[in-house]
Amino acid sequence: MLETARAIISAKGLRSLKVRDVAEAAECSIGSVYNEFGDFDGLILTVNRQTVQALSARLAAVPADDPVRQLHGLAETYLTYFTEHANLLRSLYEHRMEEDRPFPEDILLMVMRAFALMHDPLVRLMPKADPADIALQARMMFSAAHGIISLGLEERMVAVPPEKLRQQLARFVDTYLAGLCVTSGQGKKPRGS
Amino acid sequence: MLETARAIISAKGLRSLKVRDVAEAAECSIGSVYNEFGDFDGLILTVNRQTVQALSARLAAVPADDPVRQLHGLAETYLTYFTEHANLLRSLYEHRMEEDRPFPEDILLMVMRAFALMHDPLVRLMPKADPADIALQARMMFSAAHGIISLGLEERMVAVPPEKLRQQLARFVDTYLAGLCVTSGQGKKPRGS
DNA sequence: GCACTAAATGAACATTGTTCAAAATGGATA
DNA sequence: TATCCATTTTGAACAATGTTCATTTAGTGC
Repeated sequence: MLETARAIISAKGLRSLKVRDVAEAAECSIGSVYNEFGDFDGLILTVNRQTVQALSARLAAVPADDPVRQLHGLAETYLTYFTEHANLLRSLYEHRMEEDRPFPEDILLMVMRAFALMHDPLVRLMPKADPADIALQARMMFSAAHGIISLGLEERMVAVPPEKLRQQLARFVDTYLAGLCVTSGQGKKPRGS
Repeated sequence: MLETARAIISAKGLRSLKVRDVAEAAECSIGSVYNEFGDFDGLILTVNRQTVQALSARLAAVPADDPVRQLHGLAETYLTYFTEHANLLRSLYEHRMEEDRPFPEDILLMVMRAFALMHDPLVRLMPKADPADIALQARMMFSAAHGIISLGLEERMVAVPPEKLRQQLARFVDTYLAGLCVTSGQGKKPRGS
């Protein structure tokens, strides 16, 4: 049932998700969907929860050996996941709840934890920086990468080919890290791609 | 009529836009809305067209004196517009047409032209770089800034206060430009905020 | 087998985008 | 003015879709 919903969103986008389709594919009644998820938002949120979870797992699996390599790995992993599951991630970022009900706390936490994955490597790169400041930097870098990827893959706006996007993203990380080193006055070696 | 639609989207989000509300507010029949815009997508796209146009006008008005200052101005102008008209911009970026009809060419062109506004200052900063490459850089910087702003203002994810976001964005531009100078080997003076 | 609870069902409802035949409007002509 | 035609406007009816809830079915304990 959940699987069906995820499959539909993934294949044809959130807007193509219909309660009746899910019920039919799961061979149960419409009412059962409501018993299980409360309402339509509940179904979507459950799928979105899975999405963050899967993404988080992949990001957390990026090796934490060298901080620069790790940051590159995080960016590339995010790109890969986005390429493979663009509609699922768009559902996560773009779905707005009916009548401003509050965004589920647990999903928020998972997203924050995803941001925080960049915290450690950034601290290692800039040991002298204020940790609270690093947290902001992490969120900002995440957001910047997200923007590059999500707009880059936007078919409506002539999507950048995945291979090209991968290069661009790596270059962005390099450039930004180089800038960080300069502006924070901490001489670190750049890394050849 | 158009004004009404824009007002509704701006105030309560794209999802709250209803044909009947527009018709009622404009004191005309439902059918008239269809005569004017073809269908619901047509109405939304017309509002979105206005949005890009207004944004483009503001961006184009940023003085082009110093390239670094111009890039800062562009970023800050975008942030200001986003803060004032978050729902309008979200409508522009997030609205997906019914049954993958093609995205209107003219809107695409306007967005591309907005990307291209960063072309000139970037060329001035890196005269030796390949122009085609600069175009990619421009799109990428735009996308990065967009990500920072759109995720930063996302209320669902505990929005960053506008003033803080403004600082962060300025810092991002500084950092990234510093990185560009280093990696492209073109020594340019940084700029105190 | 009975009584009771829990779960599943899907017909009916409410909302909303869409259509289109009919009505209203406007202008040209006799 | 009256008549005809073209254009525009109208809103009732339709279709798609989220939601509800009385009814039915299934399950469980005694």
